[in-house]
Amino acid sequence: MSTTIRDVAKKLSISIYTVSRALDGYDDVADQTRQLVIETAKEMGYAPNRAARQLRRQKTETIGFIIPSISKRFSEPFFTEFIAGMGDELSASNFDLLVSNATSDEGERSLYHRWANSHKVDGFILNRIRRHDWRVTYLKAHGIPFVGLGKSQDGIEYPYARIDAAEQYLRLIQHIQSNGFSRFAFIGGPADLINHVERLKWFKSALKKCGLEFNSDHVLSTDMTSTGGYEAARTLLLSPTRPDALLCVNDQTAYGVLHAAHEQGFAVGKDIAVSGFDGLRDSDYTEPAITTLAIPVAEIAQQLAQMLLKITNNEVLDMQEIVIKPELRIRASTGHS
Amino acid sequence: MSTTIRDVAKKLSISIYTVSRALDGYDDVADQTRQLVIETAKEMGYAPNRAARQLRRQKTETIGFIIPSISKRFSEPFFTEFIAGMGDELSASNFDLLVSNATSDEGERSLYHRWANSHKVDGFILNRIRRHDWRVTYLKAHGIPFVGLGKSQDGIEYPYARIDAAEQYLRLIQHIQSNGFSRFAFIGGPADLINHVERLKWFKSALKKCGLEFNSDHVLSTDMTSTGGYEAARTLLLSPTRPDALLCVNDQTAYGVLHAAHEQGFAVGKDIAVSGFDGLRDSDYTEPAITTLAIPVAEIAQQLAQMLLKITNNEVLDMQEIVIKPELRIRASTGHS
DNA sequence: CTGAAAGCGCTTACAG
DNA sequence: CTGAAAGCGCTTACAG
Repeated sequence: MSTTIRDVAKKLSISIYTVSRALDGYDDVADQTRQLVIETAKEMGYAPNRAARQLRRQKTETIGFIIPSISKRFSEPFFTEFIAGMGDELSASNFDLLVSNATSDEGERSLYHRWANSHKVDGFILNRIRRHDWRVTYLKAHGIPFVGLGKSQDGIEYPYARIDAAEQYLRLIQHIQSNGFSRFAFIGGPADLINHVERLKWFKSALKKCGLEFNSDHVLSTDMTSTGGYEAARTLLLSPTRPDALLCVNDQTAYGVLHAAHEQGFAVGKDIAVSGFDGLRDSDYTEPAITTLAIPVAEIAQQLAQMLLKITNNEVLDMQEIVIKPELRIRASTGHS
Repeated sequence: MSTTIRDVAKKLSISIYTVSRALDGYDDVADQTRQLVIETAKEMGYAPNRAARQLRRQKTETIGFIIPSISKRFSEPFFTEFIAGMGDELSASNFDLLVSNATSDEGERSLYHRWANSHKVDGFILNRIRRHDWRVTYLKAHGIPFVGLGKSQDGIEYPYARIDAAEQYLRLIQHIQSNGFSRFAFIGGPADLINHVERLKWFKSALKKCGLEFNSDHVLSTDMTSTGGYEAARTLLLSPTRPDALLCVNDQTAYGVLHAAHEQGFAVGKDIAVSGFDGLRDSDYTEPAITTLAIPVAEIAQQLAQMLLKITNNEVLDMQEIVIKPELRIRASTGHS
């Protein structure tokens, strides 16, 4: 079938050992031999069979990423950007990225099991971490390397990146307040999601510092899609205690909120304020443009991949924690001052 | 380290052959033995080592997908949906999806080479097919299975899905014309992209049928991102022969067009008409909502995966071609009739 | 219905 | 600096 190391060795009348060592760049092969091997291998189109190498080395050089199963038919730009970031970093080290998407909680579990048990991957990158996250417990218990975007509250140590937006929430809310809005609502994600929990906490604490009232009826959970945001906003905008500032857990949700606002005849930026989180490219292009707390999604994914590569390579991590501070991007959706 | 087939065999005092055959569901193992094996394997957390199986079977049960390198920092929801569709279908057959993203043309080539030569994947799914596409030529020449969303014009046969929107373009343009717009522009993608070529062709032919003028100055190329659409629309809207109907090659581009229109003070749906293509979830939520030609992205990806699975399985394909007719979704961006 | 053995294509201690 | 050989964990013809 295709070229093997044996073919290359035969052609040069040397042992397969020498071919293997030469290609892997060890210095126990004569320079001249190495040159010859490298050229011949290239000529013959030889590339080491990955399955054989994996089996022998007991390493797959592959990282797994499973898109969480929060919503069925999603199309979140966040994930494309995240995948691209991981891919960039991994490719550079000749690692590959195995991707799948969970269609149910059950299916998600079985995917992690399958990939871990059958040595399909050397490690996992997690996101959408939950407060109590079985993935964290499971992977830790089985000694499978992983990193996460967010830290679960299971008391388990692992390397992660986290977003610290405490200060930015304060600035955001001060800004919105200064534009005359005062009845704040939080349109969040699933209640056990770390992103939800933390952002809500910062939201509350910022309200307090600004002397604003916190109304727990004005905290809603969504599936973090634009449809979720749309429905939540409808509920809020039709309620008797209608809020006039809607802070969303992500940009996607905010898109839906804008739509609901237009439908109900509210002028966004004037009658009500709306903000998002993530700083996706398209949030520039909505009408009006959305004020958001922007994070460099692809770069975060890159850094997580880098951490995981070091771990699977048994290198010492200089940092177990990466902290990202979002950038507050003020745009028209929160008023004109 | 982890459980192997040998451990299971030893525990039951049977040969590894029997374990292997029992787990693979062959009927040459006694029912009682099979039951016992299956239970024990589950108990012990045994899963066949993928590398060993791959090496032996000379099959990887993995499919490759490389996100094309058209634009650098993209975040196209299209791809998340496409990946999810492939993932669904592949997981169901216990296949996995290897994903990477090309950062340059060079890098893209080397990724295809690497995965193909080193037997990382059994086949590829291509999208964003170009008129003359080296991927098609390369994979065909090397006998590597693949399917594509779109058919290249290299005269090479391969199984593909294609979109036929001839009729829908006519209906779209008739609809826009009936709302009083007459100066049509086409905001496309890269000139050699099949999506661009075909949609432009349908656009032209529909204009002709409607007795409308085609102005080649009103055909622009973009990178198919919202930024690309924004820039193209600025150019068009500031030109002396300003068009009043902007048809976009995809929804993402149309987002940018909406933004440019608002910026220039044009009322979309009244002063100018705008339409997209794909029917992404968010196109419902723009202001105004975008008229679009909707295709079931995830389902198409599923079908492509299904075709490829059959090929790698040496089954006969009943269809070499899948034809998708988009659905015209008329919304406010093209007027109010 | 079950077993002992070969072999997939590599990598890597062990000799020389 | 180079070679012959073992072995990673499976699958599968070949015997019985």
